[in-house]
Amino acid sequence: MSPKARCASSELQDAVRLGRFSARNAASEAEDASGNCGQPAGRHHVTAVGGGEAPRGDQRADPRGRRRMKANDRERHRMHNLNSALDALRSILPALPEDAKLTKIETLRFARNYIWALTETLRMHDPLGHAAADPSHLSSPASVSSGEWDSVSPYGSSADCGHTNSCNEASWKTLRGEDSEAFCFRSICSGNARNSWYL
DNA sequence: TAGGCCATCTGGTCCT
DNA sequence: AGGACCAGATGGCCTA
Repeated sequence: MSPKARCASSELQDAVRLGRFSARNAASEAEDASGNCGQPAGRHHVTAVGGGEAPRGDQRADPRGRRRMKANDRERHRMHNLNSALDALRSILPALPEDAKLTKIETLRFARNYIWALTETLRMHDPLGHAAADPSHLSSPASVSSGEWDSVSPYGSSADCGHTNSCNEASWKTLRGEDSEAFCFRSICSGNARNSWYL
């Protein structure tokens, strides 16, 4: 069996065609399962080259072509490592619906918000009232200079969740990012079961 | 069909 | 010199 056939199994290809199981999941899992499959194959091993025109460095004979191929291989491996790290990050983020996979940007935003929420949780539960962590080096959303952050702040404002005991169903807030459609998590002050392992 | 997301290739730059 | 990192380009797949 050719490497190509091994990498893009018919099962996975079928799965790709079945709605929810997206191509990106199938593709990444296929590669996860089989390493990088060796070949300078294009995405999903459908085409020879992922990026459009014929690979200019792919003149296997000449030294330049060989260098280019080696560089491509390293770059592929580097990106796979990066994706593995993102997967590891996804795996420790809470309460994703099993069939949902955060995109890369969503994962990063979610992680940032989640860290912030945990920091807030620690701060709120500090019986002595001083910050569990030095606020000078822990960025609350408000202290992040990026304008982008304002749009993705997990709580509309810190007072929203705050310490007002007003948290209820309405205090579900998005940690996912700038949109609120898909994933919300229970506010840290609402005290449900999930909440327990935030602490 | 358009837009989003992704993997890959590629050349440039920086570092060791 | 060679490797790591980066950003742009490209095309495939999926969803609305």
